[in-house]
Amino acid sequence: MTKLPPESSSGKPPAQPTRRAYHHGDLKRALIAAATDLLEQEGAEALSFRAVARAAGVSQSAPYNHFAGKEDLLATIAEAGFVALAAAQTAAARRWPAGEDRLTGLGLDYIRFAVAQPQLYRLMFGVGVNDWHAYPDVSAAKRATFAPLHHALGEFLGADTPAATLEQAAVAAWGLAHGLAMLRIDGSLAGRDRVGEAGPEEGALRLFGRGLRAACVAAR
Amino acid sequence: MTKLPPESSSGKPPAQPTRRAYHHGDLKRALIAAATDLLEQEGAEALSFRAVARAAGVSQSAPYNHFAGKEDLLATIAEAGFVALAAAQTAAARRWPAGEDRLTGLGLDYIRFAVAQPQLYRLMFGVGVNDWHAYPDVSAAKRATFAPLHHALGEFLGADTPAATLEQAAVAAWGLAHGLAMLRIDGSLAGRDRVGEAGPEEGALRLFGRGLRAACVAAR
DNA sequence: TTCTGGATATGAGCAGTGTTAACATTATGG
DNA sequence: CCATAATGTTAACACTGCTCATATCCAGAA
Repeated sequence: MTKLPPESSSGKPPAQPTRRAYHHGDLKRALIAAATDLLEQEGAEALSFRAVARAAGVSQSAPYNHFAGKEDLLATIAEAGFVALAAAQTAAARRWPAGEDRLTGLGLDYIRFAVAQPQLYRLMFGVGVNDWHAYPDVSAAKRATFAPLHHALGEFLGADTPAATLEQAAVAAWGLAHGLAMLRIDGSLAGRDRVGEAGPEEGALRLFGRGLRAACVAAR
Repeated sequence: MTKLPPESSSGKPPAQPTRRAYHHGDLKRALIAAATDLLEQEGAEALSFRAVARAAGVSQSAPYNHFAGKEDLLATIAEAGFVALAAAQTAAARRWPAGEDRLTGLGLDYIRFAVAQPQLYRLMFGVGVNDWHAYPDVSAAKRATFAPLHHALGEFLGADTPAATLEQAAVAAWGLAHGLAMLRIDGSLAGRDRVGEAGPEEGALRLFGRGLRAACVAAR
């Protein structure tokens, strides 16, 4: 496995791309990429720090110059996952018309993200790292992920919805999407394999959305 | 750490409780107990098979006479966790009056179970074991856990609710409870520390329940 | 009773892991 | 130009999951 010439877009350019460099040039990025690949193949528990170094074509202790340890690497990947999920949610919110469709679309897209990269999603929600409090950046990225949902929900329920009610509704919606994704990932949902238009998820999401609005309207 | 005399209630009684036996007498049970204790202290990732043997006062390879490996032990503990959760749900259903209160109570009690033993709950839902399909007993125990919820939901929505709708509602309720529990466990919920009457969970659950019934009534 | 087979426990040992320390090489700024 | 920081390498430590040969105990058959 030959070393790839560094291709950093924002890092320092290497001196001699043709010569086999003692210094990798963009190791951190390469390690994250290798680890992300290995993660989806083997899962977070089986992912070995040494294997990541091996895959990046570097000695087993080189990664310690860029990460405090294995957990730090996993946390970095999880954070990137949340950033990607946030981008996907923002895009989904733009793709669907406001209202029930947007809410349902956000939920389905959320689940699709989890299904497309189940190991990453599992990592993002606890597997491999015991205490996320040690990584406040990850927690922040996690919270930012759900801004689109919160916004869409506010639109859906109407501007005159009390803030407390909106907050509860957002928590419920988030919890529902997350719960459905988890159940889908570990095979607890007996429905169709693909998260399609007719799967149990959409039914649950639509039911939830309609019911939520009805309850909010009734509460006024 | 001296060896405890075996206290099996259903296993074979030991010959001489006073003498230090070469054979433990009830090792499997002791290993499960030790592992369950260690699990809550260190988490599933940090739990070592050897440490479990050490805690049980036995050599490091003795556990292999009772479990195929570390995953097998973890799966056994997870299965016991689902059985305990199922019992708690059944008890909760009996404790609350039928209707919205019972539904909300089931959800809150579900979350309380997770909060009381977060590491066990994390283990039950994927941490430490990559592929639950290898342990069909665990999957069966998991499904059985949600029978009380399904039943209470059927009562709550009325007997004339279509089966498909009920199924979707159950999936949604399950997903919601699970999602809320996960969010609570990893500190994503900013509300009060204890899962009390005024936490965001109860609001979300009540909103969900009321909305669900409204949506089902409207669908008729 | 003695014998014998199966269940259970022990110890040594292997390959692999996360992590650290001492050392080598390269890049960079004064 | 050169000290120094950044980044890489090798070696080693303690630990892990797991396997194997061996030792011990229990229980039923001769």
